[in-house]
Amino acid sequence: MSISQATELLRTAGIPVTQQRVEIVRAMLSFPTHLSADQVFARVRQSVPETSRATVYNTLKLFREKKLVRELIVDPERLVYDSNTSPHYHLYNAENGQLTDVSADELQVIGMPSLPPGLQLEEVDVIIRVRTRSG
Amino acid sequence: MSISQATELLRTAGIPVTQQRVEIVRAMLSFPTHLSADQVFARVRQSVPETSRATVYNTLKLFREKKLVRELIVDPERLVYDSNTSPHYHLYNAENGQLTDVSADELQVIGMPSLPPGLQLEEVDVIIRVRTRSG
DNA sequence: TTCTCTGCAAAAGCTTTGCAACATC
DNA sequence: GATGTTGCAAAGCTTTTGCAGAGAA
Repeated sequence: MSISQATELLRTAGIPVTQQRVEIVRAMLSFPTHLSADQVFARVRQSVPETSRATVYNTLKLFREKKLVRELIVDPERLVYDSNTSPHYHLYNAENGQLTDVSADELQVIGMPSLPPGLQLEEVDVIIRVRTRSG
Repeated sequence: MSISQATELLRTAGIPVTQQRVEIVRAMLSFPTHLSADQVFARVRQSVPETSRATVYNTLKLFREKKLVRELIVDPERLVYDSNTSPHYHLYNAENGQLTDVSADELQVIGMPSLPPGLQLEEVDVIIRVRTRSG
């Protein structure tokens, strides 16, 4: 993604543009990806070496609030950021950390319980955990 | 759960019996519960104050391997241990940490993708994330 | 000037590890 | 005595926070 495209995307989202944010957008949103905060940090460092880890972490939280990315909780070790914010599910291989999207057309959750009064649905996560076949 | 019941349970699972393990079984498996490692630690401390945090953490990992408990990854802050190891799903309120079981009879996942060759299904997690109604 | 953003370093929180002491068989 | 278990403290990791300086409006 070009710098001007990333800049435009930030403006549309109502986020003040800075060089770091542009680079974080480019790292996260150029292609569909699943990246940890530290992976984003490493990528951004390649273009802007004087970027701090704290800025990357804070910016990803900001992007999440603005719905530019989604946080995935699939691994106890680290949070993963997903560039795809539309409803979909995941297939996860803990052995190699590989995360694959499963579209919401393909897979459906039926029989959703009615929520107790006062509660509001936020989202439904489905994680299909797999491992390399042993036997 | 009585000490002798917990002891029997450990024997059946093929786990050498120790006082700490008996107390961890009693804390985790007397009733259906969802507890963090530290919550288990706090409970065990009440009966056996000279128990160390490391022992609780290690023992819970051991119990997971032996399928006495299940690890739930619902919150990036901490791991939660579930006393219910049979297939079921969860409703989670991040605001207060409350976790509720949803039975597999009630809720079903349909359209499971066929796994790439060499991969084996381990489990399917469904987490219904809710929050207190704002509007 | 005023407000926001950034970098650095330190802190925080959960979990694991190293090691010596202790139990158990 | 060999093996496995425990406690303690320290280390490890990811993530957050405090604060001063830099930048933008």
